[in-house]
Amino acid sequence: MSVDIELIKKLPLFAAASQSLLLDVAAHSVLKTIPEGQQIAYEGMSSEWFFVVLSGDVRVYKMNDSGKEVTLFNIHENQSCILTIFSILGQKQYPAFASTQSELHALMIPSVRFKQWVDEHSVLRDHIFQSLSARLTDILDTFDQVIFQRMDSRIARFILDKCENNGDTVNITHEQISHELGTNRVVISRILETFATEGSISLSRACITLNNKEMLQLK
Amino acid sequence: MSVDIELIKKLPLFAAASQSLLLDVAAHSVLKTIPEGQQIAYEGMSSEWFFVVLSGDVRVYKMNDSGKEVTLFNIHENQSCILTIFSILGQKQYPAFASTQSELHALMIPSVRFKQWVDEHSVLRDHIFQSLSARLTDILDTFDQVIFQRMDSRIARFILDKCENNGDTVNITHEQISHELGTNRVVISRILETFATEGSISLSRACITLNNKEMLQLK
DNA sequence: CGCCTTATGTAACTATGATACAGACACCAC
DNA sequence: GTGGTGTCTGTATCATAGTTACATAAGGCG
Repeated sequence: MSVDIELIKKLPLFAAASQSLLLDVAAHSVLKTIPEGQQIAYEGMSSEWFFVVLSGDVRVYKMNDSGKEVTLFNIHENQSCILTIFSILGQKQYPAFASTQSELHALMIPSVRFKQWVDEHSVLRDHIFQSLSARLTDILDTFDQVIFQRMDSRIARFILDKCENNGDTVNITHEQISHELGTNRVVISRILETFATEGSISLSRACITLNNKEMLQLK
Repeated sequence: MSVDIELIKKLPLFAAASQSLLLDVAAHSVLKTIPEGQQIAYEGMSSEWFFVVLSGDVRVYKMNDSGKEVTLFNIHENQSCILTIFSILGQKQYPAFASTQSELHALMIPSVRFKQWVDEHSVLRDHIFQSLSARLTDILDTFDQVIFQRMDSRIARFILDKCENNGDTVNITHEQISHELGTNRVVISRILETFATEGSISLSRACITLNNKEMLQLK
């Protein structure tokens, strides 16, 4: 019934872990698969599990009553959630929302065990502080963007980021972008249209094609 | 030359510390006084010292090239800075700016020692996680405000917060408020004027007087 | 008092946000 | 194919917020 120890050993978080810790983790954690588009955490929730993403992506975001959203950060392979860690170690409610962006495979650890292991193993702590501060940097980056950047340059950067991985086309609706950036769908449509008019991108239904990278980079 | 151990024992951070840790802290930390209005940290700085505020206030804020600012959180008596901790334990550059809001007395600990003590003493770690998550909550609160709240209600809340402590008058310029909230001075003046017109506050040079608390609370 | 600095007021313009509704597109059933 | 349905996008209009520039006022100080 226990999780394969080889799998655990491959996770950066446990790369430097002792054999006894590995055995402990294997014995007390579980693997879980969650389909795409599922909400896995909400504001005010208490965190019963710590998790490490094995594959898939999670989007962590703030949302208000009227449904307006902003993405705080995303969690990818081998990463875990800074807010969950805080929630567990600081004994607070989870302060945001989280949803799967694709099918998620995760290693789940009961928060009580996790808290105990963090306390006992400095190797674990080190790694956690590293990743915590990386995620905090993400949050502060988002903050920076929201406060200081114009919407057109934020959209430009968003498109360019998406194209880094996927080539020159991004399949996404204007509404999804508005949720990522914390604004209104109409604002996205409006600005994308100006980009299209000047020729830096082409638009079709739920699809943006990058025509002129340099032009967008100047935004 | 060493710091008074009684002073250290009174700090919540070290309240549950062992005698040997207290002696260590006393031997390796220093007391420092910094005048009001001094910048004590900047973006990109490496954190050589961890500090605990003994008295005074520190404002931690983001700022861009053109001088626009937003306050992330304030540090008061007995508190320390989440970003400094991250910076030290995660070995990253300090990601914001910080200035004294009043004369500051602080207990300063070299970051190398601090890192070592955190590693060795779970009592210290516990306390740090508690305070870290409290400060992170502050940051996320600020985020929430910026994203979801209208400027008039943010200003109303700001004034009400300030009046909590100081009675019914706040001595602050519109420009200072704009830096706290991350907006433009003109926007503050504009909205304060509407508040004054409807009678909830009175305005004079660098001074706001609260006339009708209930009216502001509805914003 | 007059001078200087700082704080506030005013105006005009742009950017962004909100709401409502119309049109277009993809998909499915028939 | 046709027509229906839901989703995505375009357009218009108005409210709020941000930016810049300049005018006026208030307080400190010689």
